[in-house]
Amino acid sequence: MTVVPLRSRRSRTSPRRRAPEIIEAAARVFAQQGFHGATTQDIADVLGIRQASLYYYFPSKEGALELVCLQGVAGYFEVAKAIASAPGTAAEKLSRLIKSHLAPLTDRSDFVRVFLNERQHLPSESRRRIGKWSRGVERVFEDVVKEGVRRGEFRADLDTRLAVLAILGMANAAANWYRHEEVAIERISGEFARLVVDGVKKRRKPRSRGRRVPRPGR
Amino acid sequence: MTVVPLRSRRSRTSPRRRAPEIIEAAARVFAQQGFHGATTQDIADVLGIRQASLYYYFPSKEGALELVCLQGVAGYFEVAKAIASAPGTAAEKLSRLIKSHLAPLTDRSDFVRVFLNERQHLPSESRRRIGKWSRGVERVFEDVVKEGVRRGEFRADLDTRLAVLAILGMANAAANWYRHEEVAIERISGEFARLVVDGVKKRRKPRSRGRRVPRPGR
DNA sequence: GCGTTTATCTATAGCCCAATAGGTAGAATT
DNA sequence: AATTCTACCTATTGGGCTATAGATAAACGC
Repeated sequence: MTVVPLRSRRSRTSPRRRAPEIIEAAARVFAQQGFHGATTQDIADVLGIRQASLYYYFPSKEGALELVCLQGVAGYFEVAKAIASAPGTAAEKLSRLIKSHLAPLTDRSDFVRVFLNERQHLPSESRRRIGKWSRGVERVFEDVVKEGVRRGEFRADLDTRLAVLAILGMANAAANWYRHEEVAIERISGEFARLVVDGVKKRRKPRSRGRRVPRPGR
Repeated sequence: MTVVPLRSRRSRTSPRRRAPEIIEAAARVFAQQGFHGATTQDIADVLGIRQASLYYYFPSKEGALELVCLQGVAGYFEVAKAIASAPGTAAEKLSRLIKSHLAPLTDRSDFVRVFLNERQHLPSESRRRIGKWSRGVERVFEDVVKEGVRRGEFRADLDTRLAVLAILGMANAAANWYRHEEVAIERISGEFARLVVDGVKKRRKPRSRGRRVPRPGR
């Protein structure tokens, strides 16, 4: 009796095939000009289509921003958690966290920059959702740092909260000056990780250069 | 013969007495909503005056942005240079640079945030001028770091450019999460300076705790 | 007291911009 | 071949925003 919609049965080629391309254009424009500084016309110009045609792909300018932001961080939280719960010293884990934090810059720097700089302009609901995500990431970092302190690997007088904010600030800033022509991301993240762990100061007599595993316990 | 304007002679009370207040309101609104996200109406609302009245104090919205940005960094470059050329170890200078970099957050955080986040939206001429200023500050930092390497105080394998970008990224990020209720700026900058110099890792047997002066020369 | 300056106001011009409505050519499906 | 769907298009509405023009009241200086 009731007419079953045959929609799901037909059209094996999904609609909106260019959607990724459209979102990427939005990411580029938002990254360059900021959300409010960019117009939908600007995005359309990049793609060579009319401004109104964009609304076939996203419901609103804010909706486009949300799509871009989500793609900017997709999958990262899982990776971070995996690193934190894998074996290794706290210093090793922290290095890996920093590296995986910077890795998306190689192929998605526009998305990352938009997430970092423009997420504040999301409508309040999705902003809160994404704020929760951010705090989750901070939490993973802080747990690793605390672990390092607990195991006597890191300084006992470390303010773990401030240390995490410093590390994330340092790493996130890279999104704003990194241009993929110059230095490789691996180089940057390696240097950053080293800096966080060892600082700039020369150690006195690094006796055994190879082993880094600390004495366990306090 | 020619009529000398008596303007300069009269009115010892200079005009535009509220200008500082107006610029501060602009700074607050720009900091919160971003330059393009803010309207001149928003600024007027903060002050309780009409939107058009603002144009008695600044020539355009972009002009207001420029005034805010300039106040965000006024005097800082001179302080930085003075620190760099004063006596002391590189580590001490670097610590002082970081502290003086964060100091303006106590009483001018809105101005600093606008400078950091919105200066890209300045008209191209003043943007270039201010970009030059920024590079000057980076230069001061890098010179100190290089000095530390040269004197054998810092690691020889340090990438000084990346180190400076890391330090500034870390410090500048603080502008975006610091709210003056919570922690004192001195606390934050102290912790940051320590982190940059020593890293998170525990040193092995810090023998003489008091003296920090390194052996001079390589 | 009288001209002048200061600090606002009202009103509006003139853009620009997001978003909607409705149309259409061509490809895909049946 | 007929129908449906995809991926655009044109045209337009309606609102918001910066900036200007001109008026005015109060304060100031002589």
